[in-house]
Amino acid sequence: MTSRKAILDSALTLFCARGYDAVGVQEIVEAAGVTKPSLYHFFGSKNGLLETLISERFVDLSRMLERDGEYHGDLTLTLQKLIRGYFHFALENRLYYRLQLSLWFAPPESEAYHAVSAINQKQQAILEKVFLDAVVDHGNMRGRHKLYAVTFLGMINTYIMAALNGHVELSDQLVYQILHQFMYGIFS
Amino acid sequence: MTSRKAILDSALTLFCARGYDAVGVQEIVEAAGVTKPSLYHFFGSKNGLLETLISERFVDLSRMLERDGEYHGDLTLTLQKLIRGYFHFALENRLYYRLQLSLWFAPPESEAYHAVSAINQKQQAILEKVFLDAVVDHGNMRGRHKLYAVTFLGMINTYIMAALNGHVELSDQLVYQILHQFMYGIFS
DNA sequence: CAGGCAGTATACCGAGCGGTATACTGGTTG
DNA sequence: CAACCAGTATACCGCTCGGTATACTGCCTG
Repeated sequence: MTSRKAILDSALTLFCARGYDAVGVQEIVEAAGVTKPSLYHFFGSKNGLLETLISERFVDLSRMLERDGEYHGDLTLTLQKLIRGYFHFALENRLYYRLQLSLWFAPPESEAYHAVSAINQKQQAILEKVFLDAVVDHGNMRGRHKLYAVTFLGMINTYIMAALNGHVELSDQLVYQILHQFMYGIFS
Repeated sequence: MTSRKAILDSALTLFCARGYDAVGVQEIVEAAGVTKPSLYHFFGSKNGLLETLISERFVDLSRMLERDGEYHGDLTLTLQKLIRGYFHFALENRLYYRLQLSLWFAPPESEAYHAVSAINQKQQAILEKVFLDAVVDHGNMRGRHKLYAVTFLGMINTYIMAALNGHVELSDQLVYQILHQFMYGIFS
């Protein structure tokens, strides 16, 4: 394993367990079996490390969103694919998704916030586009695409966190439950 | 205003904006117009300050939960009261609720987590009891009270965060929407 | 073989951290 | 008035923080 990857892995584990601010650079490099200059060689700063960590892992999620988030006239189908995509990604990247969730509502002036705001905005933008595109077939949704995007992601994240904490399993049945629950919220 | 309250207010504002770990004790006391020994006189430690801050404001929310969370055979009514109670509390304590949300999924070994885990467990326990009590009238809910409690709170928090960010208004209409959306998720 | 460069280690830096020892104040109680 | 105590200020502590200057290694390229 390269030093670079060892640093990223250690950082993910430690940030996930104790939070970005509470973990020191020294601790990260020790866990990775390297020394500080290596970290600064690859990432420039502690914050650069966090940003790299977040954005590098996000590309897979982003790819899924681009692929499953295309609207072709069947909103139910698109949302179903998205829920399934999120579930799959969260299970394949448990630690990373935990970190992302712990930073979901990060304080707006924290360093950590700057690292996640970019990916949050990208998720939000893709989801908004889905609901915006769907307006042509569902006129009653007009003007609420932002709210829909926020609450759709909120609902998914709620269930994913419940799953990561062992309260529920991310099954196919749960996909449909969330889907219908959300759709009911829209059309009621 | 007493020094004690000035410290609590400054800490709330600063923790909310930049996070617990990123804010120094010196900064808090300067913003409050006092000096460090006063802070340590009242709260013992930085962590004690956070715990006091969290638990002292939580009593109002807790009182609401005890009052509105009693189940008397009408689950819809109880949940409706709870949603309304949460909305009201969040609007009356915007900064505090923001802080609580930023710590919602705090890393499990962080100091901040220890400060919020107690109140999270209390909320969870009260909500679980509601769904557990309701089982006698809704047999199909049996065995899922933990999941219901987690997702009910998750849904409420999602909408509250959307409201705090200006995406939606916490109106009566939204209370009913969440209520029906959640109930639909249960009975579908 | 010479030059350069990516990567790494040792040792160090100033700054800020959480926390405290000490002494002073002013009001309350005997 | 004496004793006390909650509250506050000054000045300080050891430690860890994020970050770096310097020098060394070994590989790739000329």
